[in-house]
Amino acid sequence: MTQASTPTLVTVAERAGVSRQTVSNVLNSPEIVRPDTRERVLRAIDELGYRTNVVARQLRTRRSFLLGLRMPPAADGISGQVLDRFLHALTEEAQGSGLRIMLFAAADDEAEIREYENLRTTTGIDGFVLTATHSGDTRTRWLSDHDIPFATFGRPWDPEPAGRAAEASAEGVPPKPGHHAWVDIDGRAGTRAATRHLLDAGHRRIAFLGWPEGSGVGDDRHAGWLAAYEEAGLEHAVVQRAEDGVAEGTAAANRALADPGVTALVCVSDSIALGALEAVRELARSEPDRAPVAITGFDDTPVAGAVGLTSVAQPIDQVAARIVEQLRAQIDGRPEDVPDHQVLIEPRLVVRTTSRTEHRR
Amino acid sequence: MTQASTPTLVTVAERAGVSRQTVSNVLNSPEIVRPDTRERVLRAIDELGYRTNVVARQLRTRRSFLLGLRMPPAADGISGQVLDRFLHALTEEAQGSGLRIMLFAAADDEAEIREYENLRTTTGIDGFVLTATHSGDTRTRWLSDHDIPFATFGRPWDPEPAGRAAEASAEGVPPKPGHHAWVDIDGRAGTRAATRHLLDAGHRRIAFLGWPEGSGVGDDRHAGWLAAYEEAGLEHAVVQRAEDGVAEGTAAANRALADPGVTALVCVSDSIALGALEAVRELARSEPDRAPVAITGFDDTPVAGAVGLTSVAQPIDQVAARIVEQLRAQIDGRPEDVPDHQVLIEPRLVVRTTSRTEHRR
DNA sequence: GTCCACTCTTGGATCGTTCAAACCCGGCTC
DNA sequence: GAGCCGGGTTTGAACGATCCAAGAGTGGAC
Repeated sequence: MTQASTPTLVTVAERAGVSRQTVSNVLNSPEIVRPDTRERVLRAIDELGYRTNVVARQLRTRRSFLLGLRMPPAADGISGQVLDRFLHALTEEAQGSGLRIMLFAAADDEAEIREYENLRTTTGIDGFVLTATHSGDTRTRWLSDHDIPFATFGRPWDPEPAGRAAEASAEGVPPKPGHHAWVDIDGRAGTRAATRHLLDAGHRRIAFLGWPEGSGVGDDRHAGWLAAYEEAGLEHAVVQRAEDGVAEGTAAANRALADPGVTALVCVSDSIALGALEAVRELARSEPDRAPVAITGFDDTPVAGAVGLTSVAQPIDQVAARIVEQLRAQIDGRPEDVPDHQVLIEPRLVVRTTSRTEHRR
Repeated sequence: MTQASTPTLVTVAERAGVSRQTVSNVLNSPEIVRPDTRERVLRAIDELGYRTNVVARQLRTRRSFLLGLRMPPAADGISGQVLDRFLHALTEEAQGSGLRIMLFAAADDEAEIREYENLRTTTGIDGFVLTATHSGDTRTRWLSDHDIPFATFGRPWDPEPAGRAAEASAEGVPPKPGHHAWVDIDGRAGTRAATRHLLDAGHRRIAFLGWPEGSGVGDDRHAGWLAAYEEAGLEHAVVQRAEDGVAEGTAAANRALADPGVTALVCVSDSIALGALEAVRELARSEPDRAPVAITGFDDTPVAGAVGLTSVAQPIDQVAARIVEQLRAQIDGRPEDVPDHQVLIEPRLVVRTTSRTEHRR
């Protein structure tokens, strides 16, 4: 009668002539097992094709090595392409660190918080990855308060949780670090590089096409444009705002280009930039005499590469790697081993044809 | 002393003055418990905030209600946007049926199969969702052979696994249904509707801009264009092929439009269509006399809506719903309850401005 | 009043792993 | 040689649920 069922610790133990615990030790703390015994056990494991049952382990240790991630609403924050790449990178990085990603859905932040609780108590999920942080985000606070490991893609956009520390110490609770673990891309540095690139090419009136004020990400990117102007010691020019979208981008660009002095457009996203590209082409047709208009986008989506759009590339792989690193450390209970809890990653300007319109000085 | 730890069945049982099994029955087969007892137990559950520990349950029952999904390589098969929406819909549908999605990464099909085995024996995953099926796909065969529940988004593109049934019956193995569970979108019907729509508008020479031959999805969409022509009793016109991409689309469109009789372009994807749109605008500029050229795309990505591109919308939600339905049935061991193991869903033509160029008859 | 049938409840065993403490045994000290 | 030490290994219990078979309770029929 062959061993039909999958082998367990006991099966392996019998085969190697030791006890279950010794087998367990070989797997979890091999250094405390005498080398020859270890060898014998390893051979038995190999012969039987034993694989540890993580469910049983989880029941005992209360560690799942599972990370929860809410599928963010498609239209929200990070755009489709970016999310896709992030999910990819995150899955790979997590897997490399012995973690797994579990998805869940939630209608809003409140539902998401309920789901945290739910997943935590029923499935024993170890931690969460949050995306699309925004100002007034209640999720981070809740997770901190419940001592649940988490890290966010996106920095906290609130001014400062000032009342927090005071309140905690007043109650005698050990003062937690007011800031949670997060990784973000330095949008400011991105648009600053893009703007500087255009200034270097001789452009002087560079318009910024942004999202409506109030979104942290958008305001941050706007700030980079401002900063480049300040550093150059110049007066900054036009700002036009619109919701994200190609058509919206065209409209915003047209408004900006109504100012005849504008020779370049720094856009808050590739969608806006694509729309702007359209407007610029139309303009070149209707006003052939006007100086060529340069454009930069943001996100470096595949479509940007296709149409030759200069754009700011987000190193998503790095973001995912750092997030996993931070979560892994929190789960292992050694958060002090990770030097930075807050990481700003500098994006990279990818220069293509749409910004190559050299401009007379 | 307050009850600090999370409540278990025993905690609830004590509170309700019954045994653990009764509590379990209330949860799993409430109909066999006397109403007043049930009421009392439910109250206790509620008061204590008891939540069943799925890990413990899983250890006993060997059911995880977990579905594995490989994060498909970004460039592959279904394009980014579609994948994104699919993941979304799948997560929601699964959650609605008491299932969860767990992601994993794999470099190629072989690695994916290894991961099936791995996830199955260690994590006890119940089934898998496969995307990007292709001809010569070894994954489905492996899963069938190992009796692991799965369903694919995408039909099997192989001619016919003819040798399969014969081989199986020769070995005395009970003949499995040769076909596995799959759900796909009827691309043929989609391009057929698009082409018919253009024929109805008076267009006669409608070019098809497709992918290189050999991809199941691409050939299927090509077939729809052919079918519409045949049904109309007309000679079909030009075909141009290119890899997916905006720039590639522009190039292909230019080649097609070299034929002066062509007045419309049916494109295999929105990317190609966007490129074609570019080519058509350029043409309108350089040859103002030429009749306006109509365009249709495929996938109905957000960008299509933005630029007014007529496109074929894939009802991804339905795909996800059917896949979950099939997997749920397989996991519950009642596959016969699902009427169709193979589902082709008809897409919907979304008419926008790019195909509204009425054409003289 | 006794017995039976039926319904609901109960305690024990089990899934596969890890924790905690006990055990064994050779080497060393006094 | 008794006692102690300590590395290496074993044993018993626990994690929290479900399965199984047997126990208790109720009501009706004779």
